Amino acid sequence: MNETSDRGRGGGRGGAREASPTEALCAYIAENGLKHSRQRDRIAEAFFAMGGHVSVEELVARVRRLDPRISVATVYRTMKLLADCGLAVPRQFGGGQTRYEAAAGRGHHDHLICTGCGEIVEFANEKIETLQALVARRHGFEVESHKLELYGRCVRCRSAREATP
Amino acid sequence: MNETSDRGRGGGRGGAREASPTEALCAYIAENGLKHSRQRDRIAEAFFAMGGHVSVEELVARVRRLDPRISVATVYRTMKLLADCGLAVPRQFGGGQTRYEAAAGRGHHDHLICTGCGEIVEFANEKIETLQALVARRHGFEVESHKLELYGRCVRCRSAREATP
DNA sequence: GTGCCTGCAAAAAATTTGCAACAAC
DNA sequence: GTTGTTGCAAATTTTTTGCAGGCAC
Repeated sequence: MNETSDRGRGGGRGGAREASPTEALCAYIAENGLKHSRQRDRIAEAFFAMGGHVSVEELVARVRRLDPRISVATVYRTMKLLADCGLAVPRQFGGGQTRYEAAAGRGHHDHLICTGCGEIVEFANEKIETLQALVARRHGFEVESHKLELYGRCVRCRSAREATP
Repeated sequence: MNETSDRGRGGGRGGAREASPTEALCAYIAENGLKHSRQRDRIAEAFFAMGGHVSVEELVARVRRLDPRISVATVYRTMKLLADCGLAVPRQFGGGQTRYEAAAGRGHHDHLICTGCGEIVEFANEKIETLQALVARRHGFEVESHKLELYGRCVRCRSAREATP
């Protein structure tokens, strides 16, 4: 599946044990004079269990299965907290909703989005990253971060279209 | 400034004369059984005169200097129309507002966004495009479109930071 | 006990929509 | 005259905020 510098999805987690997302959150909370709460635990638990690219709406639904009294506002506030401590990354894939993605220990990557079924595949490619830095430098920029999204049709959607044209 | 396949901004408009944006809009309107109107004219006129990456809010302000009675809804509807006929491209650069960019006859390009001063520079790089297609194919995708945004600091902001650290 | 956190409901911000009047063809 | 378009205001959608009470430390 992978030919050259393409890391594909799922990234390697080999090597020294990293703090779990939950632990990292606790650390951040302690270091910043914030407080630990049942709601934050539940929301983080649900978020990391879901994986993928989660909208607040979806997350609320899931969290409420654990604890129906948790409010939307708290979910928004907690996701902002997770974003602040680098455990979640907010993404705007269109559709007007912010989606969050777990970032715990995973390296940088970009996205392939199927315009047919909505499937989102992650990938990383170093050559592209290198070229980006080069182009930026040419324009006098120093890149801090970037966003690359490829929209297209996945294998399944393409064969489906050929089958029923 | 340009070394290899980097087109820089501004793109070349040499060659056979292309229809002006206004003409293209009229053609689209005629072909689709739609109707021409004073409001559409004014909105398109203002939009193409502004250039750059315009928010609906900014556009409304400008359009109302030409014609104070034009409603926000009409501006939204017209921008959707311009997007449908390919004369404008909607962009989400963050900040929750959609910005539109004139696309008339200009080739595809991506964006460099300065996190210091907000400046937006356009660029195009064929090598990156080629690699994108390659990576996508590896994952079984056929790319239809993409979005690449590089966030960083422009020369000016970098020197400013060094001057006052 | 102090100060952060939560739930609720109201507020905001961006965009869409229903509808009657209106304009283009 | 028919049909698409406009303006207005109300509605939607997503996210934020004020505030009183609650919980963590």
